Amino acid sequence: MDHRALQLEQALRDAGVRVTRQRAALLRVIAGSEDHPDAAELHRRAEAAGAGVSLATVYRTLTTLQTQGVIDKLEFQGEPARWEAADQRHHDHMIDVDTGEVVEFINDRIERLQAEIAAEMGYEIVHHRLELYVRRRGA
Amino acid sequence: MDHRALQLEQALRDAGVRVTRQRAALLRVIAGSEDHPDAAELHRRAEAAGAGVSLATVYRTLTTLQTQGVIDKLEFQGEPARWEAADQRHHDHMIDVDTGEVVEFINDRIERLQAEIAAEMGYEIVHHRLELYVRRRGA
DNA sequence: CTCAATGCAAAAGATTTGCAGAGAG
DNA sequence: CTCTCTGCAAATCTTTTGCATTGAG
Repeated sequence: MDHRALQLEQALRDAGVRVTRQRAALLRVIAGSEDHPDAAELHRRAEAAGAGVSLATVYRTLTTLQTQGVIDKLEFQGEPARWEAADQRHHDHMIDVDTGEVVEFINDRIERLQAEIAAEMGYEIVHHRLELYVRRRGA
Repeated sequence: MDHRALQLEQALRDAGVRVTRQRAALLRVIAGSEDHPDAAELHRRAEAAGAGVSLATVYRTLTTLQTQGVIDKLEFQGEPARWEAADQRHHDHMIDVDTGEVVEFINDRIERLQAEIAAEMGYEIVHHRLELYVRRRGA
């Protein structure tokens, strides 16, 4: 999905963020990833694509892209942080504890209930985190 | 709540886990904590109580107690892990992003919805994590 | 041209671990 | 007595950072 990567480059420039060779490469890697890779994995993929990026820059870039709202950070139990493109609809995650597979899901009722609970206690939600650690039924 | 600590000691012995001076001290500290301290804080409190425990042992003990089902581990965004006694009813957490305050809450409807969602996709829930990062309304 | 971004290597912070000695049951 | 637990210091792992250099706009 190089098209998406180009859109993002422009958005970054518009926001006054410099689009370096390294950032462009990472944008392409991220736009082309369907899964939820961590920094080391993104670094590997970028290198495999001949990017020439240091791991430190990967970390700095991820922070930058998150600030720009281009990617979201996922922190599952104790593993290194993973990342996903932020262009999709808001969703939560289900993690198969046996296989490590991550499944995304959307449920509006849960979203609404969360907002209600917070409101009842006098708060508004800034963001939230809902992770279901699951196992295939009968496994 | 030294009474609770004594109950726990017995449960540990019954499970074949040795109740050392250090573990007994940590059990007392944990039973007496209403908040959600991390390992370093628990170490400080134990030391303040004259326990004489190393930080390494605090970590090892926390792992042991978690395995025994005596305490639960909380991993909020990027902070060191925190711990709480597991003797209460299951609940989730709301974290005030401005003050760092942690509020516990219970909502059966959310629990049920989670189970339904997992079931619909052919999974059963092993455990889950729901955290609401919130801000006081109008702040 | 200028200032933000990069690479490198070192630092940081949380947690884990190898090993020899101590102590619970 | 035995075998688990502890302390210590060193190691690990992920992520961050200082500083000199590079390169985007």
